[in-house]
Amino acid sequence: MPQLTLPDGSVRDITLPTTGRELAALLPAALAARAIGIKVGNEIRDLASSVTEDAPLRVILADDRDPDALYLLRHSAAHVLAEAVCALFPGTRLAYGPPTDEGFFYDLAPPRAISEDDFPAIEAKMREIIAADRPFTRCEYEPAAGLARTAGDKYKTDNAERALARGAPRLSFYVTGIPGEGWEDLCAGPHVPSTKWLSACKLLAVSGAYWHGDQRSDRLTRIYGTCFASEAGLQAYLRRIEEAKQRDHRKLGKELDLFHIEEDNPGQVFWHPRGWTIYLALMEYMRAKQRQYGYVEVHTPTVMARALWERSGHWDKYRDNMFITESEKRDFAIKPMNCPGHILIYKQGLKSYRDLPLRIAEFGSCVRNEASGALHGILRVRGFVQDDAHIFCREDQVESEVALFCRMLTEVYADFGFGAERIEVKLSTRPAQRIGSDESWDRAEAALANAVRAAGLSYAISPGDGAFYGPKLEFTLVDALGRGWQCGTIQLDTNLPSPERLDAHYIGEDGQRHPCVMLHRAILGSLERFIGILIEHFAGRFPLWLAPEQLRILPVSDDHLPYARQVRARCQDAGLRATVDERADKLGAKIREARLMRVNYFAVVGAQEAAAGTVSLQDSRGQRLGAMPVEALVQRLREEVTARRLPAPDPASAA
RNA sequence: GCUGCCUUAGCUCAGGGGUAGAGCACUUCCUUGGUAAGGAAGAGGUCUUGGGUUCAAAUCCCAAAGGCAGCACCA
Repeated sequence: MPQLTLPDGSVRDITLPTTGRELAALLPAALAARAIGIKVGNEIRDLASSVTEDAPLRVILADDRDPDALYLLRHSAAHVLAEAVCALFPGTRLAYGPPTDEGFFYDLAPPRAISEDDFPAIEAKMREIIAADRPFTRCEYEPAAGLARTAGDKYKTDNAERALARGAPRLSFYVTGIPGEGWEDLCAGPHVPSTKWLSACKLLAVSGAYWHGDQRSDRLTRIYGTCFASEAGLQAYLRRIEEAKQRDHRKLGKELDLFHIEEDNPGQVFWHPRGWTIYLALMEYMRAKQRQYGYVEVHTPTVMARALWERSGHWDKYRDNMFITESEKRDFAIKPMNCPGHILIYKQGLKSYRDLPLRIAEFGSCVRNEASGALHGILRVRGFVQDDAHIFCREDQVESEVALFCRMLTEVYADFGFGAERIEVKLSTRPAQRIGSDESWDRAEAALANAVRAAGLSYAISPGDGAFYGPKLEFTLVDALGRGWQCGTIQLDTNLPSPERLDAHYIGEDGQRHPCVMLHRAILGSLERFIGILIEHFAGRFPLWLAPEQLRILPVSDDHLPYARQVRARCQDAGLRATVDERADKLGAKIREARLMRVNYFAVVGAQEAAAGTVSLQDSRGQRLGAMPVEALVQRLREEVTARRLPAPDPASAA
């Protein structure tokens, strides 16, 4: 006998058959009025559908916190969008309109180009449809009859054929309004009961997309929008988008004078003094961490001969992404990865099992010929530096090495404020095309899974996503706005060290040669990208230990310049990055400038301070910290640097 | 790379077939000040680039480059 779980957690036995509406009627009236669908097992269905199977049941209420509710709302909103576009642009053909994580889109082929200027008209039409409170009605047809309804429309016919190929017994259409009269679209559903639920709805963007994602296929117009159960939910979402815009690392990078990218040299970063200060602090931090975890650091050539890339397999598989050059009729390539170089270092001298594991690290400067459309600020560039390392070990050392790596990684992430709750781990397992025995894949996958668990992290499995030569772990950070950024990775590789490839081996206890297992790993990923993420995560307000300008001393007038310089000298001697604002501006202007530049602390010095040997301290948010002797200031800041203290969470952050 | 949109002063942007505009920043001068912008004057532009239409193009058309969004890519 199936059971219905009520919103308060209580459970009721249900007699079959029943319908969604009957289930909703079992809820308190106030909740029943918000019912928009049901969940049968893992399947979301229309409120009007009937239930005949024994499965856990739940009524879906219009609620911004319920992903199933948002799914229903957004899927339905996509339909209303499509109807509005069809009404305003007769002749529009529809391809595909699914919900997404944050909203929905509809791919369609309008008779003329649609731009954001058309949004007000489309939204007005949508509001009209929504205000009309028209029911979504499901109509099912036998395959032949259903296909007849899509005849002449190649997109819908294709969708219908695909649905049948996936085993759908019948084709379903949804009518908004009265069947036979209302607007109709081929759709598997499910939908909300009526258009009235879709009032918190907004169009966001328009762009191009290809049919089936194929560049050679038809080009379609994709209109993006989102929908929430409540106006409050929609407004909160729009505020979050606005906040993300304010934190955009490209905007802050310019405003805070951290870096720039030359128009004539796309995809490579010119780091300015302030940005480079962050870069160096980050690199020195990682260098110390690596030393602590038993890594040795190396440096390999930027340009290497074609023969080496042929042996590593890159010339074959990765050439399109490599910058290639020549000298005296020989081909060379700028390195896109560091692994071959590290193997060459490993192979200098015969290695014993006693030498393993050997952890070789490099701040590896890589250049990849990324497609122009992929470039994005400093998050996706052509030239970047990886905190790369390769661990050479025996197979029986894999698990402990991965565990050690996970420990190091969680320690590093925590230092930037990403605790376990802000780390998502994905384990990519064996693909269909692979080398190696099933037993060795079993061992490798289990080793990675055990190591992640040992680090106190949970993980999701991504079946079949591993490389052909080994499984991998990918670590995604969730930032202050709840967005995910993939940074760390560790990948098991038995291919590159094999005798057929670069032949990295060791002499075992048995006196025989054995191929190494190699672990490719990175924690930050690329320094460029990681700094971009930090800029957005901290909204430009870096922790003191990373900040380009930790303290700015603001003399009240020129008379106090000598004292200000004296304070600066003391702070610099103590290793702090301190400056003096020497401009002939009034104090208010100096404070404004210091705050706009997110200088962590600024110290006002005037006659009182000079006489007392103190400063009046304030932080970048304008918090007054009072007068304190210069030595107390130095101590306070040094302590904060040493502890790598994080800034207080930004009140504007959503997540 | 593909599609669409965008490109005007160092920055943020307005304008628009017929002497190129604002705010901020910059330079100089005045002001020496106490917690988010003191005042005045000045300088600053091949309106991304190349073609075309026109008596006349920064403006309209075509192309290229770069940027933005999305797609594809990210072993």
